[in-house]
Amino acid sequence: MKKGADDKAAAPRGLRIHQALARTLGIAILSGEHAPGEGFGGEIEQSEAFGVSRTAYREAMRILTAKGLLESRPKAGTHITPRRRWNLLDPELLEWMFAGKPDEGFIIDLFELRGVIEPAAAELAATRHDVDDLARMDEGLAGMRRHDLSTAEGQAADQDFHTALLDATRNEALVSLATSVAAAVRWTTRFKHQHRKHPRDPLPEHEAVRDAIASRRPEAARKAMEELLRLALADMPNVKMEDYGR
Amino acid sequence: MKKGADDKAAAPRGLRIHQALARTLGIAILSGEHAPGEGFGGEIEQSEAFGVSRTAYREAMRILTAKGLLESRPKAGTHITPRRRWNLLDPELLEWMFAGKPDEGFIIDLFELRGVIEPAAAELAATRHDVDDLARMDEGLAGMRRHDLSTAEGQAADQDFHTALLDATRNEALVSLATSVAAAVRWTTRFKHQHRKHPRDPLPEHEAVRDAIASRRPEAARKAMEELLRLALADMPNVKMEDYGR
DNA sequence: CTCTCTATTTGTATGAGTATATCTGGCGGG
DNA sequence: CCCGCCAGATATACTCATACAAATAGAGAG
Repeated sequence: MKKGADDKAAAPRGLRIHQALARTLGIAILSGEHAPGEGFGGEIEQSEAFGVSRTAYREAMRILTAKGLLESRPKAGTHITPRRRWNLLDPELLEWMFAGKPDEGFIIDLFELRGVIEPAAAELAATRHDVDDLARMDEGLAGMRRHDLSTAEGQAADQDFHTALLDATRNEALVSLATSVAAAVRWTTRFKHQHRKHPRDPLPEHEAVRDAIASRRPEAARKAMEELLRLALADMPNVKMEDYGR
Repeated sequence: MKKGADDKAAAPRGLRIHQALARTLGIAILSGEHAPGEGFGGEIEQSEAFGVSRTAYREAMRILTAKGLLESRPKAGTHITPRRRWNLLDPELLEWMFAGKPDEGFIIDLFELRGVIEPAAAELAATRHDVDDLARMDEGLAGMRRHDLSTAEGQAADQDFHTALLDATRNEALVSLATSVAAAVRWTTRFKHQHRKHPRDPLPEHEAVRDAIASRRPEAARKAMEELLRLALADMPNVKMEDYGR
């Protein structure tokens, strides 16, 4: 690790020191720069190496520990936990993951998980939604008609649609999970719309999902959502369908 | 500070102060004792109220913030975030949830989520497992034959089986999620085996899942797992099937 | 192999000082 | 007279340095 008190690994400006440090170290851990089980160095040593106080360093440790990346005991020191114990679905962790070098395999895993969650969500939404949910979904669709998915407004509208759909499931656990995953997946789609000009018009499949839900046909809603995800995946530049099937 | 007023922090003795305090406050927040958006009091005020140093109190704040329960800014103070931003699938959060007053509705949500995840996992495992995965699953089953589910060994064997199954999906995100949810759900089943004598022998449905996976029949594996979960749910004392269907 | 003892590391406490966002009030324009 | 904008005051979290306490892994005696 680089020495010198002035390195302060470049982090977003608005963040406090402990947040920025946690982010920096978190990205390093997620990128696999340290082997699991490997020691992390003493507090005094590390805090001095990063040019921060021991207090700030310790608060960063608390954050990373809370997310399952580290564990520390007196005399034993601080160690990186086995990958299995990491909270991979933590939104912040996902953000760090994509800020570093996104692991291709994990992105595929996320898509696959989304492929499990969202069709089931559509199915549930079809039976449980009320008029208000439907109105919110329509609002999102209207936004998608006005703005392209390459614009910020278009992406927000898309997100509104999916959020409304999830809320209609009346399942808090599902909502919590899906928002994390969807946000992460959407982060990857940024590249898609930045690099390619026009993948395809995503409206038809969205409307198919909406109609199936509106008419309260669970099985049709599931199928429509599966189709939507299949098409979205097909547009991804770097992910190949063969990989998806493994 | 004054040790006479060690009132609220009645937490497990093995934990450090910041952990215990985070747990105590986390349980309070999850129980809905404070309204979202409500202020949380200043550091000096609160730390003195709990009879701990500001250092320990602040580290507790970092933990709760990392899990999405709080946010704090200078001058504005520390506030409870809207429930939507909480990281409900965090294992520690789930543990706190059941340590407090478990919300019946959320338990149902978890069951429902499990009902979405595990059948899909079984389906994937059926196509991707190798001989080693199968050996581990059989090992778990053997343990379940030797020990009853009311014993610690029996529960461990059951967990081994499900863990092996999940690993066979080759999907890290799925593993991370399912272990949290399954652990939480299993936590609720403790009551079942403590209070009732003998619900039923869970082996047949487990073996059905194993056989479907072993013979690489994804759809059969999914069906078998759905049946397993249906039976497990039926054994629950406090959860009624009608609630599940809503 | 078990027990004890110690030395290392994290954990806790305290006080001083900094940074930043909110709030207040004044100023100028409408 | 009212409204919007800007600058300073102010409350609050944030950072730092230092000292001491607690716990435990590991060495060493028995």
